[in-house]
Amino acid sequence: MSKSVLELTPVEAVACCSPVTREPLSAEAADRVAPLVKAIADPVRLRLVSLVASHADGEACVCDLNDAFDLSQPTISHHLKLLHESGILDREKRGVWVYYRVNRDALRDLATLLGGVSA
Amino acid sequence: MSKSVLELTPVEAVACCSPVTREPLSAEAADRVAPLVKAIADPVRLRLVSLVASHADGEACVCDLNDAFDLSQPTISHHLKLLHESGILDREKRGVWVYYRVNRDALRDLATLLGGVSA
DNA sequence: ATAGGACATCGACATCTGTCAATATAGAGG
DNA sequence: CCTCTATATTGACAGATGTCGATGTCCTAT
Repeated sequence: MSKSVLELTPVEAVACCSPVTREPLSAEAADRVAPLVKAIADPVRLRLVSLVASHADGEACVCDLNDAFDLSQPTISHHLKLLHESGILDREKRGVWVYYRVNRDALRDLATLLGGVSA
Repeated sequence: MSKSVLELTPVEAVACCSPVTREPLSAEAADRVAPLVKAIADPVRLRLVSLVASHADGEACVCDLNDAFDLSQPTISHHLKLLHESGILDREKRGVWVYYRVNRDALRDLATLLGGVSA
């Protein structure tokens, strides 16, 4: 059974849309997509995504990420939570550590939405 | 002579970067790029870009855009200003009217930054 | 069982952002 | 010059956001 629109993660919401340049985005679609764009519209979160993506094995634990910033651990945790909830980062707990990896499909869909050549 | 980094528009700032998934984004690069992403990280602005892009002749005057929203004229003007300052929308005044059109290169560069296959 | 480390959550706070009403500016037509 | 219309700017305000210190939770090792 398919989820209702309200249950969609931001990532699922964007996967269905043709590029913004192709046809007018409805108010509803815009409301669903905007949170995903907001999720990466922050310098710390852009760097987090970038760090995770380019880390060995495509994943990084929070301990690695904390060290890369001059910010408190709760602040990094907060940004990671946002990225995870929006569907951009996947989470996996192994032992005491938590590993994040990027959801490449999410980024690709987002790129398609913005500058995309195909629907 | 080339502009200093501080004079770059957000669009110029993003044009030089490889995809976020390729290598860690520096703090400085993230600070330069984030404003551009923020510029479209709003449902109203996403719809504005979409409306302008898919309008006849690829341009739309403010009067057309105001009518498409249930928002005050100053609010739309504010969002258009943000999009223009970030380099996503180009402005042209003709007579009493002001026409906006999307900077396709800006969107393409942004898409490349996020999900990009090439640098 | 107890201690310690890794990460998340909470509560507070300052700043940023989206919105509006009021007002300003600028061009066109009388 | 005066008025009307289109758009921008200003000032104010509520709500969202980024940050921190303090605390909670969960796992591991001793």
